[in-house]
Amino acid sequence: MSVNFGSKLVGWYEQNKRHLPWRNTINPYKIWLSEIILQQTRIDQGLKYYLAFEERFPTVFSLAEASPKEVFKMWQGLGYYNRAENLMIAAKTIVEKYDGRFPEDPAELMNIKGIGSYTSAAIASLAFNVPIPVVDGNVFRVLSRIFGISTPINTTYGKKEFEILSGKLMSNYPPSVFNQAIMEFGALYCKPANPDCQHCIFIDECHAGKLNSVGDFPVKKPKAKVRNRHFYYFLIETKIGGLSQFILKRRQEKDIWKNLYDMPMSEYEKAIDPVASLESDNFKSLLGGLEYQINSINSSPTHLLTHQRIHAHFIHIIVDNLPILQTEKYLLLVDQSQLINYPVPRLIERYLQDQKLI
DNA sequence: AAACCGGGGCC
DNA sequence: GGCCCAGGTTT
Repeated sequence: MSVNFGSKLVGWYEQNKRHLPWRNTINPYKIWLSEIILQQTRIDQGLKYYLAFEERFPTVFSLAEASPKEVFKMWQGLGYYNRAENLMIAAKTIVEKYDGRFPEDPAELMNIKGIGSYTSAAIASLAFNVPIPVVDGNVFRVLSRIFGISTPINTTYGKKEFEILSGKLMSNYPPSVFNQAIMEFGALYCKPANPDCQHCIFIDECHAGKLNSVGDFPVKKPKAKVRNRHFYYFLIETKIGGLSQFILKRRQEKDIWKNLYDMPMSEYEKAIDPVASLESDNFKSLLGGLEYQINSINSSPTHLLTHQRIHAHFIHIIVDNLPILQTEKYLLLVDQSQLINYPVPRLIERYLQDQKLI
């Protein structure tokens, strides 16, 4: 089978390939441009964008000098807009660092913004005939079905396995032709849903086709879609006369709710007894050895975000003496009457409302 | 609502 | 060098 695969595939491709503008060239600029535009984009949608860019910016030099405003305008509707930003950065890199010539080495190409493992292999093989397999979603699908490979494709070892297999299959064929052929076959014939297996050139060999199990390939490891996080918040209250003040914290890290305010807390991977969170370094460094009383402990309903489930607990602590706030930790002491003025996540807002604090 | 799918970025 | 995430659009 391995012996036959390439010749059947390439033969099919020569007969059935679509004639697309970036197929009539070995100009690395145009190949790169088409690959960036077509990432996460269907050909019928991306084609008109490609043609517009090719006409307006026929060389990498012209693109390197383009105004961002114009590029973004031309990109409008394509989505994934940082591709457009990376496109401009990369064009400048090619001009300034590589004198306007794309490197042929895939590893070198990877240093360029927006070019990862797939795109580097595509440029190297399609423009320079470097014998390196491209592995995109089409390749995973075609090879997993035909060879009955159940290794999950969204794992490092899975990617490697498909890369090695495709590399073996492509030897003896021009890298540019073989790589385009396998992707084109996946796009036109071995489609994600309802492929026409009865009329497939590989019907006699295809593992999944024979078992009528194309829907089972490629295999993906179900990745934990939503992450569970357990937050133990310390609501520190101090009373001076009749006036209550609370410690808030501006969220600084690259995380959810960036630049909103919440309270000091400790996070755990698993649920714990809320009282045990008072043993955390975060809590100890906050209150030092100060005396405190626990006023209340509450748990909020699970708070749902797109990729996270927040299980929040609130420990309301009252201290007589003010702790010394470490300003570098973005802590601040806020009068109760001012709490309402701080932007907080909905989770925090609900809690403060439940506690009649705002 | 979930699938798609390459790159980025964090460890 | 490995793992997970976010990005918009389509199904």
